[in-house]
Amino acid sequence: MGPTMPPSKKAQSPSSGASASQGMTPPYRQGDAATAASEAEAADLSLSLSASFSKAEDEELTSLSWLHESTDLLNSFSHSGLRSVSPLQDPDGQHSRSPSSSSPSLEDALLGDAHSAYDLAAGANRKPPYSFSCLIFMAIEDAPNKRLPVKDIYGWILEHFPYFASAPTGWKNSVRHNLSLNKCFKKVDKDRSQSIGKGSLWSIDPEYRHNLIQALKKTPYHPYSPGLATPSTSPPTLPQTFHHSPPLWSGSPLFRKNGGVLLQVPRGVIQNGARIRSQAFFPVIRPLPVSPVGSRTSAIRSSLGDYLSRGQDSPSRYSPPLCSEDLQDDHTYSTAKSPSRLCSPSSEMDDDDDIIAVEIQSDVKPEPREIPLDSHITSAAAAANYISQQSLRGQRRSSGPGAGTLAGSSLWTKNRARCISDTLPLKKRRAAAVEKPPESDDEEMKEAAGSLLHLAGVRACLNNITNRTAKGQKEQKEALRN
DNA sequence: GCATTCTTAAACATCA
DNA sequence: GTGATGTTTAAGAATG
Repeated sequence: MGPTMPPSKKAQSPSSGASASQGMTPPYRQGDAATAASEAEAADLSLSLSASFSKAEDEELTSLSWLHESTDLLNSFSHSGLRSVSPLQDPDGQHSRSPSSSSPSLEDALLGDAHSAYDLAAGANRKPPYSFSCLIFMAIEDAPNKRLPVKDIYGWILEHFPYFASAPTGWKNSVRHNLSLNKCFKKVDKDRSQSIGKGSLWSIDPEYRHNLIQALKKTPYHPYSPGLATPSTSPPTLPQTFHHSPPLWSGSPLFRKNGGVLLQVPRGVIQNGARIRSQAFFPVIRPLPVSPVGSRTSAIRSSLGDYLSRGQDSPSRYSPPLCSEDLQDDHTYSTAKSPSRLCSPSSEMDDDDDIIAVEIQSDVKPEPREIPLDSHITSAAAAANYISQQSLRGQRRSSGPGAGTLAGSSLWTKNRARCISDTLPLKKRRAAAVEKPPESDDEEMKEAAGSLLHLAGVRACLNNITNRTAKGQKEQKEALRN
C-alpha cells in the first residue's frame, strides 16, 4: 500500500493557499497612526536585527550568540506595545489566530498572514515537505544533547508540524522505520544514570550528518506547474523565487570556503527548502529551530519568517545577486545518474566544493530576473536541503558492503550498488560495511550548512521586516497624500 | 520504461 | 499482559 499524497491542487484553496504561497497577499494592511508607529518600531527592530546579523557574519557563525540577540530583539519587539507573538498552536494543538485583536494592525500585518500561511501549510493538514529523515534530523539537531528518544522525536515533529497531530498514526511507524533503516541515525547507549524509560536515544551519526544536511539542502520539488517548467514563457504560478537560483548567502563559510564561488540554489528548490512532490505548494518557511532558542522564539522566528518571506512583491529591492548571471552558472544537480555523486560519504564531502562551484548545472533557460529580496535567504535553506539530499542518496548508494572499497571510485554504477546493497538485510549490510575512507574533516562545511539552515529564517525576517516596513511606510505616505 | 528514493503498512521481536 | 520501541520486509508512489 503506497502513500497517497494529497494532490496539491486539491489541497490548495484558491483563496488562501494560492495567494499566500504566491506572495500575492499585500504585505500588510494599511494601518492607522498606531500602525505607523509600530512600523517605525519594526524599522528599528529591523536595524537592530540587521546589526546583530552582521555581527554574526563577522563572527563566522561560530557562535549562535547573535541569534540569541536577535531572538531577544524579536521578543522585545513582540512585547513592546504589540500583541505578543503568541505560539501558533493553541493548547489543544490546533492552530489559530489570536482571538484578541485589540492591538494595532502591525502585528496582524506581521503575523496575521504568517498565521494564515502557517495555517495553510502546517495547520491545515498540509504534509510537511520534508522527508522523515529530515524531520528526524531536525528534531535531533534541535535537542540540546543532539539526541532524542523516539518519543521526543514524535513530540518535536508534532510541535513543529501539527499536520501529524491529525495524521494517521502510521507516521510514527515511519519515523521508527527511518530511524532503524537510515544509518544516518544511530542509537546511543543510554546513560545508566539517565532514565528515559523504554527505548534508546537516537542521535545523528556524525559520519552521515553531512548527508542529512545535504538532504535538507536539496529537496527538489516536483515542477508540476507549467510555470515552473517553462518559466520564460509561462506566467509564474509560484513566486519568482522559484524560478531563480539566487545565491547562497555570501557571508556564509560555504561561500568563503569556495573563494567567493557562490552556491547557486538549484532550480527546483523552493524557498523553504521544501520539496514539492505532487503535494500542494508548501508556502511556509519553517526554519530549523535552534537549540538555544526556545520553542516560543522558534515560533516567532518561524512566524515572522513565514510571513515575511512571502514578500515577493518587492523584487526591485533585491540587492544585486552575487551569483553570476551567466547562463552557464545557473545550475541544477543531476546526481542520480551522475557517477561522481555515487560515491561514499567521504568523497561526497570532498565533492562539496564541487557541489558549490562546479556541479550545479543548468537545466532551465534563464530569464530576465527580478530576484526577491529574501530569495537569497530562503535559498540558503533550500540549498542546504538540496545538498543534503544529494548526500543522502549517495550515502544510500554507498551503503553496501562494498561501499568502502568503492568509495573512491567515481564509477559506481547503479547495478553495482543494487547488487551489493540489496542482497543483505540492512543490519547485516551495516555490519558488513567495511572501513570507510576517512571522512573529510570539513566540519566547517557541516556547521556552515547547519548554520545556513538556521540563518535562513532569521535572515528572511530581517530582510522582510525592512522590506515590508519600507513599503508600508511608502504606502502610508501615498495614502496620506491621497 | 527503468532506477532510485521515499512513504506507508504490516508483522514480529524485544523491552520496560 | 500491555504498550512502546525497534527491526525488517514489502509494496506503491513520486521522481529523475
